[in-house]
Amino acid sequence: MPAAKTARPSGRREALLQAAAEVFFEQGYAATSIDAIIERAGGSKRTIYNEFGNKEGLFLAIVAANVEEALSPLAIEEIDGQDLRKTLTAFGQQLMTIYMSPALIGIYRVAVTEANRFPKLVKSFYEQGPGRATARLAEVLDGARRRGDIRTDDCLRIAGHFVSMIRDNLHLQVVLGLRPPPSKKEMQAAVTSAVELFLNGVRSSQDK
Amino acid sequence: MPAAKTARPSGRREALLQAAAEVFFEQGYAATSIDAIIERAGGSKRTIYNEFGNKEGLFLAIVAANVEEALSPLAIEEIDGQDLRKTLTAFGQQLMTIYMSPALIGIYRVAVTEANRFPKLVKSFYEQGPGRATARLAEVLDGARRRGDIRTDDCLRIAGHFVSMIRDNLHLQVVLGLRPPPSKKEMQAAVTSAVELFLNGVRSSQDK
DNA sequence: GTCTATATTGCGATAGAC
DNA sequence: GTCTATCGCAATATAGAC
Repeated sequence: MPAAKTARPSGRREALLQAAAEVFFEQGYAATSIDAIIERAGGSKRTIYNEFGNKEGLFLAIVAANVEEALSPLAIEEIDGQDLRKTLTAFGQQLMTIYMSPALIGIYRVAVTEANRFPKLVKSFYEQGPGRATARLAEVLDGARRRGDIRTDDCLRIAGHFVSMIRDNLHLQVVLGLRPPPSKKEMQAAVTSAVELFLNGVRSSQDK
Repeated sequence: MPAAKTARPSGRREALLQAAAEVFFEQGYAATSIDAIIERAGGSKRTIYNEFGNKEGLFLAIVAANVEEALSPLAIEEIDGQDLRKTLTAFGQQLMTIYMSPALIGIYRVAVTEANRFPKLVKSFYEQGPGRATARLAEVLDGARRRGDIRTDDCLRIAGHFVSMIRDNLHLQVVLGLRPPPSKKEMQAAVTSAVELFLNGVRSSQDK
């Protein structure tokens, strides 16, 4: 078996997952019909029921795939507290990129929409995503605090402030379909601004 | 014919709006059935069609009512830039309270869910809510900047940072049904922390 | 193709205001 | 009594899961 499973949706399953994700993310679970998915993917409804059992099975499959796709770039283990500005900038850029990715936007939308129908799914999304990112950043900040680089009495709380600044109104606007995802330049500008505000806000010393 | 529309003996319309809001906010538009609303409100389906025309009319009515209810406390005209910490704290507390209110949480959820189905509704919600709040705060900050209280080259951007910090992971968790709305104490603590971080982050002078 | 769910309507009955 | 809003229920029609 070749190691690279890439570019081309060689199988029917991948094509179905792709089409299903588009429709589910756009319309929500209840409003999505199997027919609509077949219209995009082509083929026969039978295939869906053979592959995924039923509508819910298909939905869970596309959610799992997209959570994985959206969150895998979250390489928060590698974060290192050497230079705090660089660390925060890199981390912020990474977070921002994830927040604006189509997969994350889609996941976010169905998570909000289906919070009551699939509570476990939503919990796991939050914990693997925003929750984990915030907790990890809090660890990094605690290291900086112990080193005397910053002053704070609640690292988890200010980590939440940072993550929230990165999410920004930008994320809300994209989720609401009011604007397209920002360019790299726009994202960099937003991250830089948030990092500077944050650093000045929590830094012990005065040197800019 | 009576001059006024006194014909509201049992407050039927309000009861229907109330029940409809609960179900729509919990299940989303597509998954909500008229029957489910009637189960909560009692009475006859016919009344709904007489009052609101159809399902969409009912939905638009409950959205309008709840946007009004959720956003009316947004008294951003009164914001005054005398003491920036006090101003930000009061504004932040107000924003936080709104963000956590059941009406706003419900509106937020359907806005995300139905962004494609009702784009105008979503646009108007954003502009009247987060957009307006951010823009108004930017004005206040610009006043502070001209007075020399803060230093920044983009008031609108940092206003966005502040509003986002207030929204916080708390809002996300409540929207996702992962936790109940925070207590007044919790909200105050979050607001205070955000205000301090923000003030230190943008203040020109050094005095704490 | 089968079968269930559900939006929408038709219509007669009822209760309270005048 | 009339008028009007609401109710209760049956019927229709269509969509959509399977």
